[in-house]
Amino acid sequence: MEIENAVAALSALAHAGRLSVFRMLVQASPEGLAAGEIARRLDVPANSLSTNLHILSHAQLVSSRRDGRSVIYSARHDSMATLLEYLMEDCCGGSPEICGQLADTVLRSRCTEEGHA
Amino acid sequence: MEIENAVAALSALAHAGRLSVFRMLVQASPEGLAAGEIARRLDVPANSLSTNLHILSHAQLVSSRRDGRSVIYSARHDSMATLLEYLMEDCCGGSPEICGQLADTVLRSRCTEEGHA
DNA sequence: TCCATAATTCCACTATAGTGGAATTATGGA
DNA sequence: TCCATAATTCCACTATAGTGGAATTATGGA
Repeated sequence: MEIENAVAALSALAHAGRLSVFRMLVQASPEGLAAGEIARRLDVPANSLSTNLHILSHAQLVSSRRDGRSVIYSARHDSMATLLEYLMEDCCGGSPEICGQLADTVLRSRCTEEGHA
Repeated sequence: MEIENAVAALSALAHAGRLSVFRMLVQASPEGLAAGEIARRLDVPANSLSTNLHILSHAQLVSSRRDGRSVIYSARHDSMATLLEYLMEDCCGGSPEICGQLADTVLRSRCTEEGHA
């Protein structure tokens, strides 16, 4: 991942409105939500939301597909993973015991009900 | 974690210069680096770097301690973990198989040399 | 074709963030 | 005390991001 992509993704998330949208889409994975439904739930004007969804799309954090008159947005887990990997890069080279712990804290706690292959 | 804290952390990282500093500190964990050493390695003016370190500190992404005439900065893994957890929150409630996969992709690849307890 | 709903784009305005030179503060050594 | 090094704060200036009303575009149904 190039630094520009990482900055674009982080900038996209560095905004209370967009972060709320993204988290809502993470929680609505993998079905996604229509733009109108998001606007209704967060009580924001449609045009502002649209701008913010565009920013999230451009940063590749969400994808969209049209379904009739609605446009359905979903979180892109692949890009999320790439971003997190970039933030942690070479963390473990120096001290695996520290970053392994971080890994556990962050993701095991919520993701291992039936997680690893 | 409150959304304001998450936005502060993400905003702090959403800047090429600060992101470079943060990643350098992640890689220099847990010893950390002196401000002057960071400025030298990244070839940035001391005052700009100082401002950026202040922003990262304020967002609790780095901590500092004085050592003689130098100030040593280190990455704060605890805050990092909290932020990542916030981003992924309730991801797994809906679809553990998807988010477990994400967890694997992101962190196992680099962190399991001797990782989990 | 005509209307209603859904979403996006355009635009002007306001607010916030970034930049680096110069001055200041903190510390250690002679 | 005096000097050198390290880091931070101050400041004025420039650049970028956020906002929402109004207009526009896309789609489906009658």
